Amino acid sequence: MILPKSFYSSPTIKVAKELLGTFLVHQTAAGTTIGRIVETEAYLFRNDPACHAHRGKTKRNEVMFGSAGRSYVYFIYGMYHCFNVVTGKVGEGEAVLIRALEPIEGIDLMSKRRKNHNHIQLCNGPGKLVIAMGISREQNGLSLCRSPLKLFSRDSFLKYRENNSRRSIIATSRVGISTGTELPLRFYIAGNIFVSTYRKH
DNA sequence: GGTGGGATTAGCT
DNA sequence: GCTAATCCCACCA
Repeated sequence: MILPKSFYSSPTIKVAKELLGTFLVHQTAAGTTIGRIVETEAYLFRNDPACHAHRGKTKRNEVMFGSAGRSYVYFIYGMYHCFNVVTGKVGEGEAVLIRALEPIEGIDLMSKRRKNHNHIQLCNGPGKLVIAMGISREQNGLSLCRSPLKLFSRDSFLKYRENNSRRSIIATSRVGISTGTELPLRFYIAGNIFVSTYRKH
């Protein structure tokens, strides 16, 4: 089933954890791609200097201050985009950054969009998954309940259910930020090889 | 195996 | 002017 708007209105940290294992689906003219979310980061309104909303509402971050369940896409480093889900209460400016997906369907299309990249590296980073899924600033502000870009619950695609259905969640510090580095707001599925910083032990 | 730098631009100070 | 919720490749060991 499609995740309802109420799913996103919960406290942001809770949503960041509950998004793990859900399915991101994007239907485009070129075809449909699906990825399972395996890594997220929470960005909070209060006491979080790394959050875009920390210094108040601007043209760029205004959708973060809107209703939960919408897409927040922004441009970064002059060449990439990052995809977020708006969460929490209206007016508080919180969101969850989607950092990695396990490719599920439309692998050929993902590979074509990403150019010469192997299966493991298709969606194992926030900039990478945006390219693989065909997401751009055109999706900024859209409802994830009603647009061609949607999120489905964990049990929506039974044929892809995980072998170990009860994997644990690891919480660590977030990636690529210079402030708020001490906060344990990055979450990923333990042992999943599609996580952005996965290393063989 | 690991590290360092370049690409490229919107938004903020 | 400088930095940024990134990625990739060249180079060294």
